Amino acid sequence: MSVTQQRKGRERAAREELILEHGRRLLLREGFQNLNLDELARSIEYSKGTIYLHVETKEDLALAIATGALKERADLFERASKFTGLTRERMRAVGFACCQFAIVHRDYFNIEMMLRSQSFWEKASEERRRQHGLQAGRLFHIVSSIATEAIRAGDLAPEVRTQDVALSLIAITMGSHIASMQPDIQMLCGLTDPFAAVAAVRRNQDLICDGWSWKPLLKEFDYTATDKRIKTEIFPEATWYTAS
Amino acid sequence: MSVTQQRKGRERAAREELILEHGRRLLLREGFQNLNLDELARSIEYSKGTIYLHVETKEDLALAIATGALKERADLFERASKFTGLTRERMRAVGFACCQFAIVHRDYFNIEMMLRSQSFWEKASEERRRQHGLQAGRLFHIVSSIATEAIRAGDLAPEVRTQDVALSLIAITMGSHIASMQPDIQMLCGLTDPFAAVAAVRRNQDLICDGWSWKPLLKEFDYTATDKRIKTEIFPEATWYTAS
DNA sequence: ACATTTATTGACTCTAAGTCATAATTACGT
DNA sequence: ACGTAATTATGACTTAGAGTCAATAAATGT
Repeated sequence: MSVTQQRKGRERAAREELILEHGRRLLLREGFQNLNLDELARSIEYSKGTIYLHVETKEDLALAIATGALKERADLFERASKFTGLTRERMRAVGFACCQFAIVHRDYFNIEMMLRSQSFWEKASEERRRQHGLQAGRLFHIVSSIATEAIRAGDLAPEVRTQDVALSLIAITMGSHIASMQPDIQMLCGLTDPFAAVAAVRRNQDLICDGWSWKPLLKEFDYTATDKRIKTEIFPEATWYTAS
Repeated sequence: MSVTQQRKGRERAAREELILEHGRRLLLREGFQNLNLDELARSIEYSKGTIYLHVETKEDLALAIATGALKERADLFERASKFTGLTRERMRAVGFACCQFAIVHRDYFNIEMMLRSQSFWEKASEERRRQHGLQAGRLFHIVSSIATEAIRAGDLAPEVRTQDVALSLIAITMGSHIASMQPDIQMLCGLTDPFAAVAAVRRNQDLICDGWSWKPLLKEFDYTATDKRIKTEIFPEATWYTAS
């Protein structure tokens, strides 16, 4: 490949980054439905045609942005999974990371929700779908490999299937976030602020772990010190974090 | 009110029913994005203008359809909650009802997902939002009142807050359904058919109940007989049900 | 300097939601 | 039965915005 081609490749990548960056801002502000590609074109100071040199459809663009967010989350999970301690403490650190992500990037959940409609995926490109699957797989792997170690350490029963553990934890986290975002349910449960919602998510994660008899159970161990360590060791930069 | 006005009211209601019925069919087949009101108008043999005499926006129409589905579900929950037995058996019957609904109305979950985007609700009418909240409240109430009875019966610890129990169960059910519908996760977890997915949902519900120490725990009691009774007593018409 | 290839553009097409002036129908008093 | 007023139904029209592509501009190579 010539020097010229290399430079062009860099320029292309830089512009794709520009599109995704501005796209993310607009997508978060307006939601998928109200995201306007004419406005995005104006924002990046290129024409709409140029955007379509980088994405096949509006859905394709949105999926690329969502995958970026997912990658950021998976990176945070990876950091959290390196926490030193009992297996359940490490799992707790990952759960913590998930909630941190939800607090810092509050609006990203609207983006996640957009991915749940079938027609969305049909209109995104094969390659972008693959990229998303890759990041989702990373996330799944982090959770299930902690479960594997838990079995090895004797903290989880050996007959437990790690993919079932991962599924249950992913489900409770996703479900809790979605449920505690619905105004109806917020009212019925008395979830007055985002921190109450996050507390509910973490409580539900504990329920699932206790359900699997993941040792030590919540009532057998004081996780207060763990939580403090997680905060200082995994999220030292977290001046934005206020509630327990 | 005159006799004429009464008749007109009936006619209006009948046509609204017609619109919702055909709308549901199209919405299930095409998804929200691809639901075309010109096509719907053709299908009901009225003009598009007439549709707009009944709904404010396309979102409003879709919400009305979704609320209809939610009501059907709440009705099924109500029936299940009348199951006679221990409190956890009754809760199990409700969980069962939820999974039955998911199997029979497999596509309804796509409709549910459509409700998770913020911009959707903004475009639906106040009244339709209220109606949906009403049905959601019914559902929540059924679950939390079984929890209340469980506390009274000593099956749940008295310090447990029933709304937290309801939230956790709603979250795990919703989350499990969503997670087990995502192709990536299906592959990672080896969920090959819809029955495997439903089995995962029910297993996760058990985990949450065990997490709350809802007596009798899964390992302390044989729920096989309960499941058989639920099938025959609550779903006698269920010839469509094949897996355990 | 010129030819050729590559990149960029924005006016245009097309689809579909939502509107509203007009037409058709119905209600009702005489 | 008739005429008039009120109600109801219509579909051509407006508008918004995604996606296209022929024309234009810029870059590259000789």
